[in-house]
Amino acid sequence: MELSNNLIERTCKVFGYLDTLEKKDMEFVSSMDLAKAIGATAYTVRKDISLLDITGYTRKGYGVRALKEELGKKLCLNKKRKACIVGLGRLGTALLDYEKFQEDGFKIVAGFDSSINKLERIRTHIDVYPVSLIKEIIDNKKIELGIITVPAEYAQDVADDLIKAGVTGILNFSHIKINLPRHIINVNLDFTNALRCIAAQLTD
Amino acid sequence: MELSNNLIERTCKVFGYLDTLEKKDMEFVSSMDLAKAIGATAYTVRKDISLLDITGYTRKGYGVRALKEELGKKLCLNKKRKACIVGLGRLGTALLDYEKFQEDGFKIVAGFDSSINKLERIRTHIDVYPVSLIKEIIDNKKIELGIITVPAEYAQDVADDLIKAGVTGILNFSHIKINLPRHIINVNLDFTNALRCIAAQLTD
DNA sequence: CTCTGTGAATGCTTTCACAGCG
DNA sequence: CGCTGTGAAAGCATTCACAGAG
Repeated sequence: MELSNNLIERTCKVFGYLDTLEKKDMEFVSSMDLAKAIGATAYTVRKDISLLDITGYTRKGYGVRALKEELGKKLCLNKKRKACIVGLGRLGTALLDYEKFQEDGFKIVAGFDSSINKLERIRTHIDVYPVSLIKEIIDNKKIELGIITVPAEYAQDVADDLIKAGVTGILNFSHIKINLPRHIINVNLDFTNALRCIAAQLTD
Repeated sequence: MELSNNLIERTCKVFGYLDTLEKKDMEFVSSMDLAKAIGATAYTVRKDISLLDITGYTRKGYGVRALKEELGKKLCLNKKRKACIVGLGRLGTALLDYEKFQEDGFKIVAGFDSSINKLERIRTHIDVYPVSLIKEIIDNKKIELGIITVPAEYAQDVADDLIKAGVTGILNFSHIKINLPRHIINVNLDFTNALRCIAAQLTD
């Protein structure tokens, strides 16, 4: 089945929320509560779940643990994924130690930068390498995801290198759109554009 | 007129791309080029622009400078906006000095954190304050935008404080959805969810 | 002839209304 | 009853096809 981006984003959020409910030992949750937690309507949440062929929760709401399990299966979120970060400026190093990734099934297993100086100065428990070793390390460690935090002018080259090395998903923090082969999954997070979107909606 | 989120996001990206073209002294750009740069179709770009009542570029493409000017006017992106950052952990401090914000019409004019220790250790040219001063500083400096980079459990409280202080737009980096009055504009950037969205689309 | 501008058509998504289950 | 599950309806967004402008 072909799932829309919106549906994927919403259900991934639901998955994340279920995770926090699970940690609080909540047993059941209604479509209404889920909707509020992710900023959607209850209709949409139910429809999304139904489109993923997940059913059987009549009467008392969704079972937190069970729904999380099923969503995880459908969305392939149960598998732990290894990721690397290219570009160890302030943002890159901040992400290196971002604990939330680890908690949520993503493990940052390498950082890369072109500056040997930077590599030597960085204090982190994650292994860092010069970019020249990208292919080797990604191969060895079987890294599936690449996070790009280099300046925009290098983003395309880094993406090409990552793909050559075998990465299949890319999270791009630079503001330029990267050209990629069709089979590579790609999400862009552009801080400045996020601020622009806010500014564009301010009334004054 | 009521503009959809998608339209706003796309046209904001167009605006950003026009800015880079302008810096390269490009004079004209076609809807096709804009489309490629932002990952959309030429139809959509033309329709978006048309929906903003911007016309008059028949024949040789859009004039870079002129279109940027008009888009900026329609999207209120010509005005410089002041922003502050609450939560000066690694992400917050990385954003404090993120030059791209300044280039693009956003000026970070204050940082806040609850830890006096952290405030003393931070090396930046931007003024930093304890969170107890949020209202005072936001009032004084007439700050319109708040960027939230505190741990999720404090995000709602911080948002409430920002709104009480008069901020009208919020960029939230925590993974929880914040409850806000209707008139507050709000965008969420959740890194983990972005990775989830990628993982959910990987075939294996 | 090229590239925008835009009504009309298509195709998606979301919403609705209500059946069904326990 | 309460809350899910889901076909059908409504509402939007995107695509198309082509008119229009220089």
